[in-house]
Amino acid sequence: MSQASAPYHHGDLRAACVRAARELLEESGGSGLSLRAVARRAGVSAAAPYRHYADREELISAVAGEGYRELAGYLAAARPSSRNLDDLAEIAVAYVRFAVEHPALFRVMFAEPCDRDDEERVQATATVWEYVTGVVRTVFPGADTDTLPTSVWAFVHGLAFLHLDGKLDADTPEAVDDRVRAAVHALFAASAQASAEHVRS
Amino acid sequence: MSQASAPYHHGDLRAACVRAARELLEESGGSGLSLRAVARRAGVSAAAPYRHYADREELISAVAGEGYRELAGYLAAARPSSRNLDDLAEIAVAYVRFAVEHPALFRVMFAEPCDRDDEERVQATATVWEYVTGVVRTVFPGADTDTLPTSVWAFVHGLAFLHLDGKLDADTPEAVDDRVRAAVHALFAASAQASAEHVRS
DNA sequence: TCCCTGATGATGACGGTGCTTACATCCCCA
DNA sequence: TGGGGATGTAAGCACCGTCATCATCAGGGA
Repeated sequence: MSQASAPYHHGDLRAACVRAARELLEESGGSGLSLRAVARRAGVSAAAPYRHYADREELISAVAGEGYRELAGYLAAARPSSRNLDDLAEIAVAYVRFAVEHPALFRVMFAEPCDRDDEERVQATATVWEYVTGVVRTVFPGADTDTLPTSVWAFVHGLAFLHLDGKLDADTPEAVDDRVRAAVHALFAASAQASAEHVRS
Repeated sequence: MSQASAPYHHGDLRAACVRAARELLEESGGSGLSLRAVARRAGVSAAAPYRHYADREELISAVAGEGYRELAGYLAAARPSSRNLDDLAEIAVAYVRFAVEHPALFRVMFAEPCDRDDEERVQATATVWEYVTGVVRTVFPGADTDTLPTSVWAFVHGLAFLHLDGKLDADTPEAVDDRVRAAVHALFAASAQASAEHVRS
């Protein structure tokens, strides 16, 4: 019944718009994302989306929100429970992979200052944040619970963006994965050494 | 003589375009950056820039290239010679500060996959990369020279982007600086502990 | 069974922006 | 004084976001 064969009223244009926007992002990149294009893609007139979204920005926020939720699920699926550095590395791999597999979506998610008034987006961001915090807490028990998650998130986020921008040459997806794992381990190995130096001096 | 009072031929429209673009970025954000707007800002007809840039993208690449060079200089100025973790932290502060002070420019620099064919951009990126590598080499002598710079750059880059996107609440510039320093030290302190755990298990 | 109502979508239009090109014009420099 | 590069003018073309208005359809009450 809820199967939309879209005879007349289309069934669920609200969701269809988000889906269409996602498809456009995958195909045409961020530049192709306009309200009109979304409407065309959904097989609907240019004005129809206004029944469901106040303006273009609201639609894009919805897309970004879905992106955040999907990212959170993607991470959780990668490592349901994390205990050590290898788990952390694998979560980083998942994060970067998500970015590389959905480059335009990822850019939309982080394209502009987060609108604090947009309830959906704020909450979706919080979901990611809490997941990261949880992982850090279990991997680094007893560490600074406040700032360390920031550091880890920043690290992984930076890896994602550098790969996205082609600043690191990794041709195949596997190469990307390997580079991410290597980066994680290199960072934590070197930092151990640095701490030692620091203590020694 | 080279002082452009711009009577007729404008003197140096090529440079003026980049300057105008920079100003627009500071004022209107990335959305206001169009060839026409640049031309208007430079006090010139919409078609004039085409004498100096093949198309819009080429102009934007020039802006991004200048951004990279400026960033490299900014970093080098922050810590002419770096030896320890505190130096690294201060360089990170400079990087993030650059991003926060020129948000739109920073976004333009990293907005799209780096065009490998654009000589200027490739070389400018390389400048930043080599600077980071040099710092890492002196701060972490004997560490993996290949992948560790990647890790460090990613970490700092991620910090910059998260601050840019307002994902970390830091109201004043000083608060941002402090958070960055704290993030650097938290990361390297915790990681030392993690290594210990790793060895112990 | 039938019609009314409200939600949903279609149409068409307005005002604006942008990129790019073809052609005319200007002014510096040799 | 003339040539040639640098700029102006005008125009074509394609989008876009948004709105006011009209058409259509589903479902409920009579």
